[in-house]
Amino acid sequence: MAAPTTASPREAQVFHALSDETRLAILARLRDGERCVCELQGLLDASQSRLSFHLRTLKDAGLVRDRKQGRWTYYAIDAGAVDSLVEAITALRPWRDAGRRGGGCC
Amino acid sequence: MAAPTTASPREAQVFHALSDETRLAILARLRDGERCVCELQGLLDASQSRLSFHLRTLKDAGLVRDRKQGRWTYYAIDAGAVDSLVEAITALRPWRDAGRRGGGCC
DNA sequence: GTCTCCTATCAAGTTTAGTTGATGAATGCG
DNA sequence: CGCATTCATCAACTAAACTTGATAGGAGAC
Repeated sequence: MAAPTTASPREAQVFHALSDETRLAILARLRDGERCVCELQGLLDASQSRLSFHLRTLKDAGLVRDRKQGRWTYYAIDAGAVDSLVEAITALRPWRDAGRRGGGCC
Repeated sequence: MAAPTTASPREAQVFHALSDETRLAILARLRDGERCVCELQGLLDASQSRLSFHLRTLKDAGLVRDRKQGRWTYYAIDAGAVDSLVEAITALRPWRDAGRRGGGCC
């Protein structure tokens, strides 16, 4: 059978969501609690439209949740998503005995 | 003091390197030991040029190392890079008491 | 009702990333 | 030496991502 050669598009999507500085900055801000878009707009130096775009990217990747209250939308990090991300990465760590395998090259 | 509002371009680069299915597949193959390009070419279904491009991306991000021997180049995962990546992600996990902060919104 | 505030979405443009096929450099073999 | 193998790099193309400015919708204030 095939080894755990996991290369799910889903996983790639999550990493993609993390591959942008603006989004990393957003997550850093959300780390100590949920924020509405207008708050983030003040904290980071980003236009409303741009912020909305990045928040959606994060949300589509499952990294943040949103909660609408009145005219505001509060965003927060999904801790569970972060945890499963840690798992996904640990799965990348090479095996202890992973040196050169048997048989020569090509 | 400023909270750990880390949003380094370097971090984004590493995540970007992980944001592609082909590269995730490469890493999965490298998990049980180093491989030369021609081996990977057989394992994955990718042209030499394409593979070379992705390997360089991974290498630039520091996720893999290469070792030249004879006419072959062997690539291997850098376990240290994976470890510091896990750290970076754990740093994203929200604080335990991170709910709604004081003061209202905007 | 009208008005304002907050946010999402859209269309247009720019930038960045990935693919392909070709070329070139380095290695080793006969 | 000439030749084949392995890999990196380049130029040209396609596709995806990001930014901007404008528009629209929903919620509350008046």
